[in-house]
Amino acid sequence: MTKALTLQQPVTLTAQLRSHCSTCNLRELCMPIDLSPNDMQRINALTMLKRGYSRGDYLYHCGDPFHSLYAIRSGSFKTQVLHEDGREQVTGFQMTGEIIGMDAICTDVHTCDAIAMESSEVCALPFNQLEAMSRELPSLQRHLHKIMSREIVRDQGIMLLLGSMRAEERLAAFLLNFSQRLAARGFSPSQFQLRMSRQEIGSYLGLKLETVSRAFSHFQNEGIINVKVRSIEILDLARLQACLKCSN
Amino acid sequence: MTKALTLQQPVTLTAQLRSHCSTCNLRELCMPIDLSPNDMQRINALTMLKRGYSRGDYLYHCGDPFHSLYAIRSGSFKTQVLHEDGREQVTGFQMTGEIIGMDAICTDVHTCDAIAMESSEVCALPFNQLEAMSRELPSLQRHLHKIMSREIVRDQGIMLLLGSMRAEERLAAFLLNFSQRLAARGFSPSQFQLRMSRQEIGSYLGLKLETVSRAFSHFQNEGIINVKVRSIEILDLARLQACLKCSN
DNA sequence: CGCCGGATTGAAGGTACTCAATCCGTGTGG
DNA sequence: CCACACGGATTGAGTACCTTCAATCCGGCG
Repeated sequence: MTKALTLQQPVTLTAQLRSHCSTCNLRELCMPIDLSPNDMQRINALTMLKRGYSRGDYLYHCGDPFHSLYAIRSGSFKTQVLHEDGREQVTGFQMTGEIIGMDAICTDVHTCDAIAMESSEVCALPFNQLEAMSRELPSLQRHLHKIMSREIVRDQGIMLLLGSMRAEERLAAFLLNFSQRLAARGFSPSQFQLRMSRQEIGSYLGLKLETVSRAFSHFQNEGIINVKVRSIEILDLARLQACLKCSN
Repeated sequence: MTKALTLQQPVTLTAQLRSHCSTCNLRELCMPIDLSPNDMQRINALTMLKRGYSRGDYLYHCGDPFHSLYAIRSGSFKTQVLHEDGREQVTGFQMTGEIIGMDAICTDVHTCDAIAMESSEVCALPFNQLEAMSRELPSLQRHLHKIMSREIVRDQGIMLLLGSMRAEERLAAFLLNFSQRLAARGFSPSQFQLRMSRQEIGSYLGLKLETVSRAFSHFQNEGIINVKVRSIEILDLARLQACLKCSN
């Protein structure tokens, strides 16, 4: 029963890419649905491609009015919430094919910042139209609900991580999750480049950047991974997974 | 801009109770929607009242198949996720009028446990029927989306809490949130009974029970609150709020 | 070359945890 | 009715882990 470790979310929903989705890489939205090419065309028709985000650019700010969800077509983003005194909490790193902006449905205002981690493109999905279409297409409706639910489950996994794991467990969970998501996209699960700084990882994991760095170094000394700044190689997957299973 | 402090979620959605909702106290689901009495009747018709949950009873277990969302009609519940090694993380305390079970939409299997904190009743809302009806009633559809989005925002607030606050800030946030939700239901925001143990509060806040107890004692010594085990009186709201604003 | 930002590493300190003793309210049984 | 046991809460002392502060390293770029 590995379900408890929800940080390593199942990747079934993003397992393959539908070739229908030509205009926009709507992995997460379209892929596991059984839609006719015609319906698929209609969904594509309502998306608006937006290019030219580079590292540090905001997709939306906390407080911006809500119009659209965004499907990440290429690149990656982080989302963060800010505390009054300036403390920030990174709430997620989103990569190609994932959908962000669902926090805003509740109040019609975005409740977090979304910031590009690298050169990125997104497809805007006007939410009113998405709702209208999902009234006609039950499988789209169900799928939209699943995406939102998955976000809830993902957040619960992070709560478990932040609430009850020690530093090295948190980093192990982070690396394993990252690795799995890359694998689901056809990239190497054992060798990859991190797009985020130690500070950003720390903010996500509820740790200071020095602690993150030390945990990386420790894993390297143990021969579990190979770290050269932001390029990571997983040498011993089993032992990395073992970091999670037991309290140490 | 108090939005950053999402733990104190806006209570607009649960601000008043619709008297239409007779069969079941569907505060959260029905209340802010503009539905005809006839439509309201239809929603009521698909709910199934379930009585007789007492403290410790499971509403659902992690792994149970998903059929329904549950609207809490009376009483309160906690939701928790379990780690393989037995560690648990309480992910939320839900009170009357709130809706739980949305974690399960994603995989058609519940991903957490829901356990009664006291004698409680719920209304089961078969999800298939809820979806079907929301295809016909756009305002119900929109509202369902808002409820799910609100859950996401709430979880982000908890992530901020777990990732970047110290013990006393966490407890202050917890008390203020609890107080607000009681106020929204017409109860005293300054004097109330906690339904959960120190251990459960600790699990929710990512702290050990002794730390929770010490934080309570400290607030009491400071004259901010009055604590007698599980009965709480907030004496100085401003200073309790101030615990959150500054890092101390 | 030298600067810059990010990353690493070390040492000292603090916060929350662990372990343990005690308290207190409730319920049970003599 | 009191004695006792029980579970939850409080409090204390010592410890572990993470943070803080600071120095150094490293790679990229002007």
